[in-house]
Amino acid sequence: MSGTATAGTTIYDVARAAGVSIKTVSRVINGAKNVRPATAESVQNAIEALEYRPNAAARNLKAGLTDTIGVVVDRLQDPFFAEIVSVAESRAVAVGMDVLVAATGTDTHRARAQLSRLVNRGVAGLLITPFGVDDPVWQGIPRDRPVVLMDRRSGVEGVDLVCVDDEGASRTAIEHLISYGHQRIAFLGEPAKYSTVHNRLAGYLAALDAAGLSPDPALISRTCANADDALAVLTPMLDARRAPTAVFASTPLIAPGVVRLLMRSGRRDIALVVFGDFPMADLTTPPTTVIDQCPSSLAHAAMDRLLARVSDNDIVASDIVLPTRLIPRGSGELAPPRAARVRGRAQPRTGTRESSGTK
Amino acid sequence: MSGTATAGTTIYDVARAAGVSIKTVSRVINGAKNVRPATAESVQNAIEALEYRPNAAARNLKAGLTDTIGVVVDRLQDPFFAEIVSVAESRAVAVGMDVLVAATGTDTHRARAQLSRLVNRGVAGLLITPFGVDDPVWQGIPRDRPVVLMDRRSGVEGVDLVCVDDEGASRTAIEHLISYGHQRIAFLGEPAKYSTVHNRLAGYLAALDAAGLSPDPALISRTCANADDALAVLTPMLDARRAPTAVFASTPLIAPGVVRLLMRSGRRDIALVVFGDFPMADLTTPPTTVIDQCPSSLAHAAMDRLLARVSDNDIVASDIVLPTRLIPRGSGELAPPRAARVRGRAQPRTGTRESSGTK
DNA sequence: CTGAAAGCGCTTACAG
DNA sequence: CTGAAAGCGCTTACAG
Repeated sequence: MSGTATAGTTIYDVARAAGVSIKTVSRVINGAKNVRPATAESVQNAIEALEYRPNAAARNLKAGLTDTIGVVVDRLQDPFFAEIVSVAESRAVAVGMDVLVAATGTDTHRARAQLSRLVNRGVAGLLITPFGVDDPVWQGIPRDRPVVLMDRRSGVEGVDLVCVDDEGASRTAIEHLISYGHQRIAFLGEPAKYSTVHNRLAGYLAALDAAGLSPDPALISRTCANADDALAVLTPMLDARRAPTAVFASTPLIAPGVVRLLMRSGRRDIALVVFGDFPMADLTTPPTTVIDQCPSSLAHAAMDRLLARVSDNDIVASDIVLPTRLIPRGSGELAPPRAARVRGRAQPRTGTRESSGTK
Repeated sequence: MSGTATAGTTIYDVARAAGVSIKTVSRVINGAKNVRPATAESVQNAIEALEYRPNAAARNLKAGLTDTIGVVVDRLQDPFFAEIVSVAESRAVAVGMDVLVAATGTDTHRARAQLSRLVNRGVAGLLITPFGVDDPVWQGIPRDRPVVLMDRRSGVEGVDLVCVDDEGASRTAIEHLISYGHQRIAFLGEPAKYSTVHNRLAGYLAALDAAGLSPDPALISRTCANADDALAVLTPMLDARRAPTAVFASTPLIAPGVVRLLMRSGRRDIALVVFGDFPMADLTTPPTTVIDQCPSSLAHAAMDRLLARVSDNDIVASDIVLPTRLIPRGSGELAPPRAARVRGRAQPRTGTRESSGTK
């Protein structure tokens, strides 16, 4: 009647218009091979003339699954997750599927409820960014349909995981700082809730160790859940006698806190590398050096896998590890003041990569 | 069996377990009044014992609608829209509904396809941020179910609209700049595709007019669709003989381009006000003054309306206009250099609000 | 307050 | 290559 897609048209209307049975219409809709071309064409014409769109619910009722995938993330406002949802949506729409979003707020109960709601809705597949190390909720991940986990390890076995090499990338970042002469590097991370932070700390320690530097517990914080926490933790750290000359923010969530502190206190001499690119990172003073984990690539890889499984779920589960890249923008390439270098406990090895940039 | 929500349990299983008919179970699920408390309780127990979750598809098939709302936005990565989707999700989940997301990319064809897909999926309501002035696609907005439009006017009548006073807020921003002595203020906006930009320009012109200043076409650009465009447009503008002393970026999308240019060129003397807050706006040098349009409040107001309509769609459609606020952070409070002030064609009126801040 | 019947719009075996 | 029947799991009138 209006421009709205015709609502009341059913498969019966099409069958009548085309002079065939509803089964034949069904075959045409589903692209069955065994339909006479002429028949298929007249059915197709009827479908278009009547603007027929198969009822998703009825379809679902028989199949048990909808042409819908569920995407479960921490927070939809977080640029990292927003990018993932965006890619999931465009990829899904491209193959005629819809995306149902669910935010957990990293709350176990909410995650459980969201998961069961999505399953109940008959999603054909799930893209999940789990939180928590061995959080029991992920043991409840449905096994009867395609699932792809992203970004973080959850302790669940036998399910695809698409992620980056957190340890290796962090190690690279720290080696980068060391190559510029830094020996006192602060590590700021979130609470132990995430495997990623654990691995990033491991990379940090490995880089120090490889350079013959011993870690200073006073420079390591794993209590920064957000920007404010980072600001609170870093403030006394910078005022301490053995202050860091560089900061490694192991997640972009806390980056604003660090940048804010450095800007406000006028400490433009503190080097900074952030794990994860963030909007406006190039507009800070100096521009912020980051490890780009390429959320878009992660999401595409995850959707490749998920859509492949929607077609055929008999694939062996595997871990897909994607590369990251260090983007030097300035803040991570600041050399420490001479005094700090002299005070250092050990000399960093020479010849580290990126060392050509060392003063 | 596992932690997964029980999949195969139907209303029949519950009815058998509780020793009642499926109709009674249905009544309990739907909270019908006329069920004997004792019966209701035993049914409830059976539901819990069996972890029964009604099949959404079957329910939908009868009702014609699912407990799902569709959210249609330009881009899911845009912080403004991400916030809207996030609020929609949390509000929906709170009342047991799900959210289906759809990005249009401000493409008419895609928008049409998305709309019809959502309708076909049986969404119980739609939250839409339309684009384009009088784009025909919005005439196709379904009228048979609740719809709430957000942020931009689409030329569609008889549908709720939740937005801010773009003209008034822009006028305030320009008056703010004028109160600091600015007379040459650049206006950067997107192409005519959006009612919001049109209204923001109107506010800009109104403020100039009220101050007895005549607009300079050379300072007005409506071709900035993104940050790069803004950079390209503003660069020659700043080099021109009659360069602006202040810039009004009428959308946060182009803000990074402006900030980037001002930072790179070292023009920290150019005042800047952006319509719409953006991440890290407080970390630029100087911190960026913005008009906060409070996307979260907008989304909540829209969801209030949409959920009210899902309960009862017999409400008269209306426009809901929410307040904005100017957040002075520094960049908008820079006074123009004396030379520029002297060159000005007219003196701004004195006594404008905020004028106490004028040097 | 409770139940037996019909049917929502499809698809899945089963026949022809 | 095509069709008549059954049924997916619910809810909506209609009886009692």
